[in-house]
Amino acid sequence: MTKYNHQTKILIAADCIIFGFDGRQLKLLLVQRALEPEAGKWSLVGGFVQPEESLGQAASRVLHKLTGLSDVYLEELSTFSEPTRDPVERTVSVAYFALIDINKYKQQITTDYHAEWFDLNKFPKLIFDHQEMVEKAKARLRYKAAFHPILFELLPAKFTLPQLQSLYEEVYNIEMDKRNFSRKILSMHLLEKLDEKDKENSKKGAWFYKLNKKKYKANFHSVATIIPNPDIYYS
Amino acid sequence: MTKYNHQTKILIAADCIIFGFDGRQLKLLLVQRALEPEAGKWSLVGGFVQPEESLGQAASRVLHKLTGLSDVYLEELSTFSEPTRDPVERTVSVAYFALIDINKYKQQITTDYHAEWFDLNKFPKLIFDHQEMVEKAKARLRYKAAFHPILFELLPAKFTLPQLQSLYEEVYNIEMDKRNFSRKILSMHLLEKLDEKDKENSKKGAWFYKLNKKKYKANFHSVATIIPNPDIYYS
DNA sequence: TCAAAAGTGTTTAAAGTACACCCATGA
DNA sequence: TCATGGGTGTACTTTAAACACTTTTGA
Repeated sequence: MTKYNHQTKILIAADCIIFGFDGRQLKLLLVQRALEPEAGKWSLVGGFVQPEESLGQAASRVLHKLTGLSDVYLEELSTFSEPTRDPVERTVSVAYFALIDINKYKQQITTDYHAEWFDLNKFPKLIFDHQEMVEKAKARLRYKAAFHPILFELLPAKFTLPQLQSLYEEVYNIEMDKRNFSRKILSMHLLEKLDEKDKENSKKGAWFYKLNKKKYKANFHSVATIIPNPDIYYS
Repeated sequence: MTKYNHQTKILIAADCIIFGFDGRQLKLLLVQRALEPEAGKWSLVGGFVQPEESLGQAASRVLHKLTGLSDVYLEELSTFSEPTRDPVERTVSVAYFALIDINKYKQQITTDYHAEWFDLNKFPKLIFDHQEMVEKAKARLRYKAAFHPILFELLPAKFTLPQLQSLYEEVYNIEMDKRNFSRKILSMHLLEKLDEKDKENSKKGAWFYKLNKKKYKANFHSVATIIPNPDIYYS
């Protein structure tokens, strides 16, 4: 069959912006780049798209290789395609952002990477346009989480309302009223109260909740205004 | 400098889903494909990314070449990258959706394309996965327009409230109360009433409005719930 | 017994929704 | 003069926001 002759072929990479939450702060998982150039510099984890895989599969593969995790929340953010963004050779990158439970991340023994969690407000200079990717991912996370219940993805299977509230407060850098917060969250009917308390963070202990996965999936696209004045966050 | 050896390079294309509104229905601008294979079949307009341009520039170029328009609302939708989506040769496509004033589209005399507007609810079978791109663009348009005032992009510079309402009703396939609609739209303070009436569509005539571009740009990312129950529309 | 965090209800304000009549005009 | 579409206001309901005290318990 005819080929598309005289057209330029380009390297394509998938890069992942991986978010985590340690109970206090939002974190970003970065790796020390193995390839030249810039070997040893901090970067997002990424890899070239292989002949037999789609971009989403490439992102999943890269994420799995680093963290050992599958079934992770992974969303296409956007493409980065300035011709000179990679000084070695033209590479178009498709950025994905991932939300993972930070406790689940176990560095693979046979990893090629040195990986580390950094505070999202203070992380090292990154290679190429990775800084811009992180900024865009942060904006997207804020935008999306203002309407969709995706922040659960950053918490363990069992979590408390105060933990969840801290997460929202951290993501949006605001303080929220716990009475209004719990009413709003519980009115979505996505959470089930367990008869177990978290005694680590207070004497009285806070009830654990878990996601009702069925309802979560069914209502995943539902829109709720979780955050006051979501105007501020855009995408 | 070292190159990234042994990595697969891939063709990259930008495809545009171009929406218009004729006053009654949403329209889709399609072209008859010039290239083999599938020459003569209907498809989205698109083109391969050139060495010196970004993906966004490629999309703008393709759109400009077809319509003669610049400064068009153009938003990256997502990538389409199944290895076998193009039977000739692997091509990753980045889909963009565009909103244009249908009256402004003048087919270029020297076009390579035969282009035509189709009703969004009834258009021919498209090549490859272009059908899927259109569906995704439609969903994104509904999602985005439920919160952001982007539908103005589909109207002429001067338009009336009844026209705008028809557009919303068409996009969401709902009927809206004109009193509530005008109150909500005007409360955004994005529109300026002109002292001129559209007498084409009624005897009494409806006042023309125009966008206050300054406020429009400033508030572009603002979030307003223009549509009741936006739950239904997602992205 | 007290310090620290968890849990809970009510009142008020704002936003959204439903609804019906008069107006201007050309045919 | 009448048929057609344009324009406007009000009452009601729902939702969001502000706000303070009691409970539990480990140290």
